[in-house]
Amino acid sequence: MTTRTGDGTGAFIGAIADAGERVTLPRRAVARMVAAHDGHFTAAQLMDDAAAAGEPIGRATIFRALDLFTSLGLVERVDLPDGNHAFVACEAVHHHHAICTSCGRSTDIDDGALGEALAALGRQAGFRVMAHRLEVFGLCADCGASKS
Amino acid sequence: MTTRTGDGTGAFIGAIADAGERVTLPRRAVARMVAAHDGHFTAAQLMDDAAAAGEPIGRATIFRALDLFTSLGLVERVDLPDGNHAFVACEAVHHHHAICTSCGRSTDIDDGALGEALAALGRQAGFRVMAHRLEVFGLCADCGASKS
DNA sequence: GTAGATGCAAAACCTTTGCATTTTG
DNA sequence: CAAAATGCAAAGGTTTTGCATCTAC
Repeated sequence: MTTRTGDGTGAFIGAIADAGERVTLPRRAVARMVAAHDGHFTAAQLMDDAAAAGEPIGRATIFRALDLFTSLGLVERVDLPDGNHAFVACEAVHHHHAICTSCGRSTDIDDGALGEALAALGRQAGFRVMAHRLEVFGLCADCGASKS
Repeated sequence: MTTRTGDGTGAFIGAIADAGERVTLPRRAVARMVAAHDGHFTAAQLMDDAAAAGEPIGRATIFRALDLFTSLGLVERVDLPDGNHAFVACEAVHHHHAICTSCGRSTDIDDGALGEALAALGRQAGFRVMAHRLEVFGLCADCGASKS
C-alpha cells in the first residue's frame, strides 16, 4: 500500500499502483466518484456523475474500471431487491453490507456469528463453503428515526 | 434443509389459486419446470426446458410467471457470482441458499445464528433490518468428495 | 361473457467488444 | 517508445412492453 489520504480516494490509487496497473486519469476520476458515494451506485450513475463533473467518461471505461476495482477488492457487486446491479465501495477485509432502502447508504458489518454458522453448515451438510455473500436491507439509524 | 423432489408442483398451484390468481396452463408448466430443478435456473433455461418438453412458452410469459412466483414467495431471485440473474425455488419460510458452484444444486439452510447476528447489528448500529439475503457458494458434499 | 393471460415481435436496457487514437510508465 | 487504456459505436444478451387473440373462471 502507498498513500492513504483522508478521502478514501488515495487508497484506491494506491491499490491500483500496487497491483501494477496504470493510474490513468479516468481511473482516478472513477475512484473519486466511488469514494464520494457512501451508498451503492450503478455504472450508469457514475457516468452521469462524471458528465455532471464536466469530465465525461465512456461507458466502456466505467465498466472496465469497475471490473478492475472489483478484481482488486475495492468495490463489490451487489444485487438490489429490485434485481438491479449496483456496486459498493468496500474495505479489503471480508465483511458485508447493510443497505438502507431509504437513503441508499451502506454500512459495513463484519462476519460476526455468521462465520460460525457457515462452519456449522459445512459440518452438517458436508458443504465446502468457498464464498458467501450477505446483503442486509432495511432502514439505517437516521431513516429509521425519521420514519417513526 | 428441505427436500424438493417429486412434485412440489402441487404447492405452487395451490399458492397461485390461494392468491386469487388464475391457474393457467403455462403457469402450471412453469411451476412444473421450476419444481423439477433442484438448483438455480435462468429464465432462458426455463424456456428451453419448455421447448424441449414439447410445450413451448413465450419469453414474456416465462418472465411474467416468474414475477408472479417471486411475488408469492415461491421463487427467489439470486445474483450469481458471475453477475447473472437466476432463480431458485424456495419454501415459504425464511431461509437461505447454499449453491454448489460445481453441480449447481442448491441446499436450503436456515437462519441459524444469523438471526442473532442481525439482531445484534440492529442494536449496535440502530439499523432496522427489513430483509436480508445470504448466498453461500461452494462445493456440495458430492462435488467436494469427487474433487479431492 | 368478461377480465385477465398469452404470444409474438419490437423496443428498451444494460454490458461487452473491436479498433483507431491517446496516454502512461 | 512500446504497451496499455480510452472512447466511440456497434454488437450481444436479457428483460420489458404493446396489442390482438385466446382462456380460465
